[in-house]
Amino acid sequence: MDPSIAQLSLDHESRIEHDDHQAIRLWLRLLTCTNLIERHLRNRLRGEFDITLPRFDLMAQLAREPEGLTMGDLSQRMMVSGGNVSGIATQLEKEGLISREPVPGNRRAFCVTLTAAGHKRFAEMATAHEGWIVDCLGELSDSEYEHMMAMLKDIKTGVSAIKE
Amino acid sequence: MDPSIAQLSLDHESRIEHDDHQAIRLWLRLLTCTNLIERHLRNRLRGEFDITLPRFDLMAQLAREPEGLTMGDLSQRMMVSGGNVSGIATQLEKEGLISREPVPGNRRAFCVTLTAAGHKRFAEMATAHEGWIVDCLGELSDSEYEHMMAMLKDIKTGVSAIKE
DNA sequence: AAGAAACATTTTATGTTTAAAATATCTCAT
DNA sequence: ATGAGATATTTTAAACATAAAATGTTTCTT
Repeated sequence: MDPSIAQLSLDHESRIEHDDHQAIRLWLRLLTCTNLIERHLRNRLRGEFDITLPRFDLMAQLAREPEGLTMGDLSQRMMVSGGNVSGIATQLEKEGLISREPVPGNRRAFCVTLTAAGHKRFAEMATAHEGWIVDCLGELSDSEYEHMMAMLKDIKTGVSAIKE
Repeated sequence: MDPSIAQLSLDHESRIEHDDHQAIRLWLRLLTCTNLIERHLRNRLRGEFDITLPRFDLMAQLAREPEGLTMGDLSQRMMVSGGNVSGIATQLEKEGLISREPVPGNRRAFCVTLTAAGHKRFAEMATAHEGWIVDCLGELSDSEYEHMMAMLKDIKTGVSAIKE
């Protein structure tokens, strides 16, 4: 008889326990990696461009949308609260990097766009930023990259389904 | 002649560009996944136990060390600033979940431990917390888990080397 | 011993983040 | 038209995070 079958069925109870610890170890490592990279990018942005990561992220969203975005759009795309976007936008507006203008047909909404100065500054930062990410993650082989992307996609889909 | 060779060498310049975008896509997906899971855990901790993630993390560190830890130890293990630990510990002490007692041989340091109430509360939370993580990450196969752990370890090592 | 340097922690100042309340505007059924 | 409810944004209050300064303690060197 195949011993692996017996082993599998006998392991049934303890296996759950084992998998639990696996998932937790993976989560902790995932968290450590992400935090490490995020901190690295944050420090470099502050050191070389005197800007915070949230402000950079807001500008990155605008750079992709020349027509501009409303505050609500920004909140949704950045996955942060509206009040948060409001504060960050106030800072960037004060520095002359973005502008908030009323939307013709809708007096509730503001259309936020990069100013000329904002575009120029963002272009410089984006180049450096891409380089830093490649420094952190560029060593993976193509197949590792593909595999990682696929697994993360599954995880993302699964977690989104839980929250409902 | 093998066309793939010609293609490979011709691609040399554009390949760097291509890899850059690969690394960035991977980074964005990694970040999205981690944020999604972290937010999920944060919401559940608040909803079911009325506690924040940082406070839970501090208690988790203490739960592993019955002898207790100094504020400096906590700061190092949680990878956050000392001032931050100080604030969180003040909250938890006010709630009676931890205690800060002087260290016999060293009047600079405090020994932080879970109180009896802290132990009890943490045990309840930890069980639920583990279940939530398994819900998020438990669907991966053993080989996917192994592969992911290995890749993340490489990334972690690489990023640490950059920062120096 | 005395002073310098290192250490452990707290305090202060500033900024980020969220949830919830407040304000203002828009839409739509009646 | 008008009032109810939805929408877009800002403000407020509380928690969290960092860096830097301040405080008190220990250790080392001489």
